[in-house]
Amino acid sequence: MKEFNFPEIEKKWQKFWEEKKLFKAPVSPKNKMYVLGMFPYPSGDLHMGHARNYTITDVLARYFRMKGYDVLHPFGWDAFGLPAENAAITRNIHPKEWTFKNIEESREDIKKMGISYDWSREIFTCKPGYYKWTQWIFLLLYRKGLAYRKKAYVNFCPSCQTVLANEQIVEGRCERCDTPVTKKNLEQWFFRITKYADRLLEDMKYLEGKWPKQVLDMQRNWIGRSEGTKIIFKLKEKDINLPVFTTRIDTIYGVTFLVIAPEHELMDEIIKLSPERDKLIKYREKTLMKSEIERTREERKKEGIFTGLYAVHPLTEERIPLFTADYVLAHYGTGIVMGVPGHDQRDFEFAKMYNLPIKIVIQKNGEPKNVDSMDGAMEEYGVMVNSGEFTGLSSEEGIKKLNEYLREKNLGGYAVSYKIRDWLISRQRYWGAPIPMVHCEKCGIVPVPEKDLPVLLPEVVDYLPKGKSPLASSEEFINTICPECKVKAKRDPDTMDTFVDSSWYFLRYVDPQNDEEIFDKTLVNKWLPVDYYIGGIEHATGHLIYARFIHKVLYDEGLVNTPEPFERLFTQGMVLRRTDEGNVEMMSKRAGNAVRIRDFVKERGADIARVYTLFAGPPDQDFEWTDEGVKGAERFLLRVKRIFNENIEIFINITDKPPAPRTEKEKALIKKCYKTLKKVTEDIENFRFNTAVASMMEFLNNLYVFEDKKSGIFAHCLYIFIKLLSPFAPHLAEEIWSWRNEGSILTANWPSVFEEFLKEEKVIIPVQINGKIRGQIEINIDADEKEVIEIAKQNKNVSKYLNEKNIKKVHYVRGKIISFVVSD
RNA sequence: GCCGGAGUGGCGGAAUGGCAGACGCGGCGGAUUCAAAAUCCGCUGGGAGUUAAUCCCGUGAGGGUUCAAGUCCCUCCUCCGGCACCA
Repeated sequence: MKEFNFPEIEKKWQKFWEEKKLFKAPVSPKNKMYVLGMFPYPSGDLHMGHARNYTITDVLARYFRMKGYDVLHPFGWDAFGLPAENAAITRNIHPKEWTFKNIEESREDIKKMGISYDWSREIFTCKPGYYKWTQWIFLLLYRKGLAYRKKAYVNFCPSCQTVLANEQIVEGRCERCDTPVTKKNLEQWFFRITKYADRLLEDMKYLEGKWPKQVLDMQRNWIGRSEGTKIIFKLKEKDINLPVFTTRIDTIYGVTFLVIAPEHELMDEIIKLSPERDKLIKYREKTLMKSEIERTREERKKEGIFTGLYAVHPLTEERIPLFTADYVLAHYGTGIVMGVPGHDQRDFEFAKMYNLPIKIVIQKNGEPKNVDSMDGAMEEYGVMVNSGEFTGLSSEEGIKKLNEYLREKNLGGYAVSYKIRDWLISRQRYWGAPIPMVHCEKCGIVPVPEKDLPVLLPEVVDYLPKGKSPLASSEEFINTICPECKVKAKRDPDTMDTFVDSSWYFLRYVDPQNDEEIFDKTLVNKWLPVDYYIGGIEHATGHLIYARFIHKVLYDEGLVNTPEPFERLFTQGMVLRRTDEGNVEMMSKRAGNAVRIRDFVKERGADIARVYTLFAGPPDQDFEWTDEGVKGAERFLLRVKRIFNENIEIFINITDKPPAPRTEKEKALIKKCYKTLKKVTEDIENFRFNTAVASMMEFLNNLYVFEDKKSGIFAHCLYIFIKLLSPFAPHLAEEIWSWRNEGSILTANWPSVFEEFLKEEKVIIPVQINGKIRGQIEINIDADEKEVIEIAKQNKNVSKYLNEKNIKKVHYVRGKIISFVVSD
């Protein structure tokens, strides 16, 4: 008997692995496998919610290593970000210090889970050696015209005192602190992701079937490509173009008003021309004061103001009143919409409110709608009526013809609009990568030359948020010399959105120490794409779009040669747990329901946590952590321990060659063994860890009830079993394997399936009569239909239903089922 | 409103269109024990039937396709996620 407890052996083997550097990936792989979990923000205490993600990649990494792959399984820290600054403010500790303290603690926790990372490649986005290249990417985008500055109304969080990207707003509130977001008119840096919108959509063809459908759908929605028409109206009072985007150009003859967004860039001009100047200014101010939530809440009441100006209808030359209203979005389409109250519900509501005329120009089933009795717009496609020369065309034909017509007349034509907006990357915060730009009074905006990178973040700064960048008040930082004209100039005071940091880190892992270039191109192209990428679904429309975008920019630059960075994506579910109040919530420090890695590992062990996490349910679904569930996993591992302990001798003496089975029971056991091997293998590769564990449990149960414990077959089964278990419970497997004295189980081979043991000779199949199961028969697997029918007829219960009946049809599915259709 | 996903025992969950409920938890019975815990073995969807053979019912509801439906199709209900005045 070898006595040991889990926490003890876990420490021992973790030390062993680290000393022998068993997880180190080769610099240049022959047979590569890149397994990656999304790197975390180092927030301190790690719990089982975090552990789940790491365990999943670890099973894959360990499995593929045993399969003979060169596995890259790295880890790092998404270490820039707001929480560090907030901690700094509340606890008077430098963000850098706070961050690294957290990293130290978190790293210890992760090591305690026995995750097989190559720590020599650890990445910290907040270190100059890393952010130098984040800045380099910024310069690359600038050079390519993909980074630009513009003055715009941007989302602003009054609590975080910084601007936010679209993706960082959840239901009108700041993703971080839940404060309602307001607007500010500021000049900021943007990345031109909209230029890549079509490619981000188009290249999803490479991801189809390999990424969760849900993520692809979410990205498709987020990008929101919509085909339609641009049509130019002219202002009557002055030669100003009022471009409109519409998907329903077939309703063009039904336009009775135009509406422009209050914050539209043309509004300054319109206000100047308008007789209603004061009212307009006031309305615009009022709109901008409102938060996004207020603006959408007000039960979608369509309120607006007549500008006193008119536009000219490009086809009928009618006079069309121009309104401004906040239901029109400045950032979508052209920021101006044509009002067609007859055929658009929103326009209908607006028209009713301001008593504007309603025109019917589309008709269905030959019945013209009665305008006076309408209680809503008729939005369906139909036949165009009252539409000049286009009358009589179907909506589809009309759209086609009108697009051609408008193009010819230079009044617009076919156009595409997207929901996705350019990526606002400036942040008025301290703890981030400085934007490597210089503002010179003479030369304007000048990029920092590459040789001067990194633009270092100063250590001493008053980082209390004041609505402007903390860096602006750092004399040592902000004052510089213009790289062009060499006179005094100012640095850009903003730092980059942390999503920029995380949009390329997977490339840096390949060559993390490189100081000469962002990475060695040859090496990156050997390792990329990431074969398995695992993380939470919450990154579907943020990180995962940004990373795809930046990767494509690098692709266009010839730095990487795969169009997509992540071959296969898997989104794992959350770990929930009951709180003291009795609610089942996501595990978190704040909710007080976290099971901390360090506590659990100390008391029960990492292997138990790992097996439980994997067994509890499908890995893409949430699961509730319960003590009962833990017990199941613990019992399983204790049973493993015992069966090996009770059969040490036979286990350490068996070779990897399966002996020939002699008895029926041996035959059955060896079949079970290789069936389990096959199932576990397939399950790992398809993210079905729960059923993989279940099949191992089943196999173990078979081993327990198998009587002849001296049998060579039994011993061989133990040998296979422990290998199968090793990616799931690596410490226990390593301990048991060590009894055999043949080195680490990590270097042992994953067994191959001996198909000969899987062959069935006789099988038991059900017999169905008129759709109901009436008995079971044993047949030879090769038996033909005739034989099977004969055997079926001999079955007592079956014959009861077949005798004196007319067999109308027989369906025999080889080795599966036989089905009779009979009548009286 | 739009786009997804999911509804299966007391619970977590299994089932390439082919014997629904694998595996685990819980429960019941037995073994072990002075006793308990732990452990081991067996049973465990509901109903009828003798504790049998066997039969009936059963995967959110209702229809359909099929020899055969948890699985495919249609309609609907509920829950979850994402987007949301996107012109």
